[in-house]
Amino acid sequence: MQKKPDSLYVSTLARGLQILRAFDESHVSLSLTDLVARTGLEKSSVQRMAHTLHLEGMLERDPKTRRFRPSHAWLELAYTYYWSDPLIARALPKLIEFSQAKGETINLAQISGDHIIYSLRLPNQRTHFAASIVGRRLPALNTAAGRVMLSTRSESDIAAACAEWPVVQATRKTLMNRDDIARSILKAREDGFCITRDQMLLNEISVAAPIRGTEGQADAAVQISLSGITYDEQLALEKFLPTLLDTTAGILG
Amino acid sequence: MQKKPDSLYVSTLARGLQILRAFDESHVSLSLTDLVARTGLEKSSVQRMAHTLHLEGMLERDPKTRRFRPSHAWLELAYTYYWSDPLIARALPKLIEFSQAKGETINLAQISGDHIIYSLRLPNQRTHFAASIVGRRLPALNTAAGRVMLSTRSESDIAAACAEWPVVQATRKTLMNRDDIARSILKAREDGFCITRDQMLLNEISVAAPIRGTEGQADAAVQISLSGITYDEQLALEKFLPTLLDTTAGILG
DNA sequence: GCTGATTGTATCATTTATTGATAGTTATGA
DNA sequence: TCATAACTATCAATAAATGATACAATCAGC
Repeated sequence: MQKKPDSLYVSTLARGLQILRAFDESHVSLSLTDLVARTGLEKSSVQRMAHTLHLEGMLERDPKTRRFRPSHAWLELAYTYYWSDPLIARALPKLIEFSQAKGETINLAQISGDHIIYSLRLPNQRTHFAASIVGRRLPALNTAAGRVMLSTRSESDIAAACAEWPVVQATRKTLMNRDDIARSILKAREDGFCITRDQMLLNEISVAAPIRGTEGQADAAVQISLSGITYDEQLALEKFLPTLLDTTAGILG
Repeated sequence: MQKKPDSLYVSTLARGLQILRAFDESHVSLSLTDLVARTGLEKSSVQRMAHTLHLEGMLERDPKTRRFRPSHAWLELAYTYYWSDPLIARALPKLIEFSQAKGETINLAQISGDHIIYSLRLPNQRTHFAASIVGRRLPALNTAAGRVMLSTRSESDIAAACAEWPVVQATRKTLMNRDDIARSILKAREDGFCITRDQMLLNEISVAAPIRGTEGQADAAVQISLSGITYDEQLALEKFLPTLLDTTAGILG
């Protein structure tokens, strides 16, 4: 828009994408004026972009309220993503196996810049909604999965990430001190797994193990969520770590 | 592109979306020339659109092969979709319950034009990949879920759909005769469920029940997939139909 | 059920940003 | 190694997007 002195950059397309990105988990349905407010674009421009996205099937429109909302096409894109990422097909059967054997929530997480993104999720009854659906992004440093992936990188990479990557306070017990986070990562480096508690959700224990690529580095991890009321850390590891490590070992990074 | 005499239609944005849609389950990675071939756009135009989509994080690019592929953003869109559709949150806990109780593959399907789209899937070990991932679209008439949704509509709607909606031959046993399909739908209308066999996959039994809205019409259905080797139709109904109907009854359309 | 305010829709002259052709560069494969 | 294909960069022409504005439809409050 402003600072793109790039002769190949098509700002019209970028504006259209801005409309799509104006929707998020707390803005699931937007009126024209909402879109104007959230994107900062001209009213006319928003009108045209939303209209076009609607015609092209990317936005649904409530004929009564005239509000726009995501269409099924957003799920179709996910479908295509799944086919495009070879790790998904390799990991899915192993995760299903784990899920059915243990009855606990299990996820595949991948690194995505300085965040992790959950790309496969097999929830159980106790899993809350946000933790049941794919595509969720969380700051890597705040999650067991992100830390265990980082732990497979060089110490300088780890230090850089700990210094620069974002952290968010999700619970009153979320680790915010970057030295503490660094220690957690270095411990994961020793252990080959990472366990956290109360980080994104109170009374939630999270255990993650890396899916290592050929260089030993991990861009993905398998993570399980357990009730911190039912289990303490030690028991969680006893009951689930061996299977978790089997699972990750059985997936080629 | 060609026939859009619409002063609000932004063709540049539509061209960008064409690039995204050039990817599908059998075209997961596309070079510039592939994109030109699949979209029919000018090379320069494709170059600019792909470049912009890459900068905006919608396309990943292999620096070695220079091929484009879907990015994690495609999953994030699905995440937002899930929040935007209130049915998802209502259905998910019930599906999880079913899945963990029965250990069989269970899906939430929604009508999407003349297709169904799977919006939630809880696979089991025997589920093959394409049937494990959300966002898959199938012709409504070929699926138990599609038929049972149609069965809640008026007889004229059913007749019209049977006459016009697409059907595809997925297996050698796929019902292609539209009268047979109509009979299947009318039976589902009587029964309140629909059962099929060998339609999308050989030796697969599919049982679906509608999630009815306030008018009695269904835009969604819950469907289970069962091995046709382990079960015959009668046994499948005996073992799973009551729970399936409980599940759909517990979800407000 | 009215009325004023807000939101959404339609139109149009201006000009910017996209276009498509092409030349240049890098990669690929025989 | 050379020939060919794929990708990248540049630029003048102009088509297409822009943003201002006028008009119409809803909605909220009375």
